[in-house]
Amino acid sequence: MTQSQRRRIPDAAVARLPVYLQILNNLHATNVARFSSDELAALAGVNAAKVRKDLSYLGSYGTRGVGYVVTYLIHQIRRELGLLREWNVVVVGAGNLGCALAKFGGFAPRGFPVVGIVDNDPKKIGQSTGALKVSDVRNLQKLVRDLEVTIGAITTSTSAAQSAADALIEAGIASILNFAPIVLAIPSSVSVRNVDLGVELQILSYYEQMRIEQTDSKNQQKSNAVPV
Amino acid sequence: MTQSQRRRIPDAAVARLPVYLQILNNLHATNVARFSSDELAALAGVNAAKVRKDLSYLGSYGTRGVGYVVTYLIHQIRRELGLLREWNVVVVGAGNLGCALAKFGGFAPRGFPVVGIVDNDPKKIGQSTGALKVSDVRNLQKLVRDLEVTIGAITTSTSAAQSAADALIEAGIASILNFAPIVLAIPSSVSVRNVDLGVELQILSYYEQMRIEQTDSKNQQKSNAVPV
DNA sequence: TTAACTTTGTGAAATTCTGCACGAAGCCCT
DNA sequence: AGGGCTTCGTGCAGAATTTCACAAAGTTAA
Repeated sequence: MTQSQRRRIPDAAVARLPVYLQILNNLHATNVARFSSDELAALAGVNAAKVRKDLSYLGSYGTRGVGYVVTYLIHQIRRELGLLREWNVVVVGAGNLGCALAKFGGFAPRGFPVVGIVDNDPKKIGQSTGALKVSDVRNLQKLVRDLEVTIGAITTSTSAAQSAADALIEAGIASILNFAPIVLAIPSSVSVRNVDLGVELQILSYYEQMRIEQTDSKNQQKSNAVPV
Repeated sequence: MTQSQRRRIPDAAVARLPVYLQILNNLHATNVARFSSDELAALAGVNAAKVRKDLSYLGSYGTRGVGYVVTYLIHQIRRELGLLREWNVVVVGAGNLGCALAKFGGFAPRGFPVVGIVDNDPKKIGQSTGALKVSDVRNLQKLVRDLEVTIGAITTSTSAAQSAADALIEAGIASILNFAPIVLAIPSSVSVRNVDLGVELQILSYYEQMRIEQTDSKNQQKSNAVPV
């Protein structure tokens, strides 16, 4: 078995590659031809050794004493992330967010065209959102097959999210972007990324409170150094 | 120094607490009074020992042989995350997303009321979005002070995001929720959470491609077991 | 060509995170 | 009261991740 065991990139590194790619695209747009791990590290806000190790998972594409070529690295990251082709997206849930995603043209140019949107509400089915018409969720399987959809975005209400996920999986989808504030029950063969602003805000809240408590205790120390 | 070194919760655990809280709120809403680490683990899709360890950072609030009391644990998580008070949010950037956040009433009930929205475009300043009026970004500092804002959400264009961050930090904000696809340059004393759908899609793309390659190589093996 | 300098690629140490395994502690039933 | 059962809390080992540190490999200049 020569290479059935494909080069595995650690999860943590996979999550950083899109960030590097973003930065490299910016460098390219500003006519920067080469970069060093130090420079990329500064722009990405991480350690330089981490950058080098992350990039080394792609192969040895740097030149010692010189650095990396922007365009070449962009291509390598895109290849590794599977961005040399398009991945069609279907949106499940034609509410505010779902329609916004369908209308928003920002994903198609980045390789993720939204090719369909479905809902289970008869009042919404048939309505137009941008260039798309809302389909019946019962047509999901056919839609996924006909349009070669690989990614499903769940923008339903929380209560409908699990059945939306079930329908997507039933239709053969194995990559889900979930916007509902719920932990989906799914087989381990399916990938899920959760986007939950509530969670993000609560994490910020923790560290904010942390800072406040530390400031308070310092002030306390100043104004009242002697224990009561 | 008795406890100036506040009980530190590992970052990984902090990121899970909001998820547990969400689930416990659901349990509470369905009149479940108690839960075991096994049950919560199943609902959260994690290991039971991890749940127990995470909860143990809050203190010893379980009862052996019984489990945890839902309402009590909800309170403890909320306390630890700093959710016993409200954290006011200001939105920087009155575009589609910014206005949607300002109008969306879903954050106030969860403790994060959006109390202001600013922009630098004279055409947008003064317009109403929901209950709020768009202010001039130059009033940010005053707005932050007067309305006791602690969290800033950046919903500007990518090119304006860094100066938005600078303005927020200048105004005294130390917690930022960034929606622009860019790595902000900020001092280490400031917390940032990035919400970038492009990044999420690209991560999904990687694992999707991975699956496809594995399937392909299996098929290849079947149909062509002998190497050429 | 050689010496000085730069920057990659990567072992290895350090740190963080996860998961097992089990003692401790409480409940229930007889 | 005591035995059996359940479930927490946590020490510890292993996995994953991050960081250090330096040899290797290239450039530049004299």
